[in-house]
Amino acid sequence: MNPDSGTVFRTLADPTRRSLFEQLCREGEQTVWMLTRHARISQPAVSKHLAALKSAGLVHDRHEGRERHYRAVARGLSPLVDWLGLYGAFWRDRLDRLEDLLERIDR
Amino acid sequence: MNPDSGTVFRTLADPTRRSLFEQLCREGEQTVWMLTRHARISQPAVSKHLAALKSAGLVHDRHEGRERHYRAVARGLSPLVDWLGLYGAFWRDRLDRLEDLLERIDR
DNA sequence: CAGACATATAGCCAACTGGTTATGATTCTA
DNA sequence: TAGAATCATAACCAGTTGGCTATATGTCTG
Repeated sequence: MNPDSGTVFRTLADPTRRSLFEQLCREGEQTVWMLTRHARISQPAVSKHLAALKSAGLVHDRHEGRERHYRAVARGLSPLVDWLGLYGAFWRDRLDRLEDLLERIDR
Repeated sequence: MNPDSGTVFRTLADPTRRSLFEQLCREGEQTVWMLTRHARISQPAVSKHLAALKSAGLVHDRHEGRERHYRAVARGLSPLVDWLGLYGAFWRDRLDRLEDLLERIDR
């Protein structure tokens, strides 16, 4: 259920998809039609990208009559933050050991 | 010179490349030969991925005789952190600390 | 109900990507 | 110096991807 960092990386790697996500972040909830107007691609292409973003947990959608409203899910980015934090932790360890060493040398 | 977030996303989207980067983070400096041993792909494939990581600013290389040593560049992740900072308020604190950490590591 | 509207799906295709083997360029060593 | 070792580059190929058009599905309106 919770997408892994790989999925999020792969999904955001495409500039068009990233652009759609960014617009949803800036402008809030938008219909497919509104998103299509700003993107320079066809409506089916927008729909496909939105489906990808959705399955990566980066957007949610809501039905309203014949329209479908999409909005960004900021928490969908957490796998990325976790991934960064994971490798931050490795570096943290190395850094801490280094600082330890320097401290002992100075004494 | 400073790669944009798009380049970093695209580069880390590939699982093999991400795996190489992760290993460099964990194990520190490594030769191509050492990296090839752990990866399940040919040496030329490893070299190609390393070239991609390098042009994305995620690794540096160093010559030593006929060997070439690669190491992760933590600061190469900054474009990612910057981009995340624009779209997530939740983890602002964590990102700030991470940014700090990245800066101090590569120094 | 007929037709316009909003969106998703299907099917197709060109371009990109990530892998391979073969080989070239250096550098070490016997 | 001959050959082995390390790595990068070249040439090629198969699978993926992102775009398109055509069409299906569902909803509103006259």
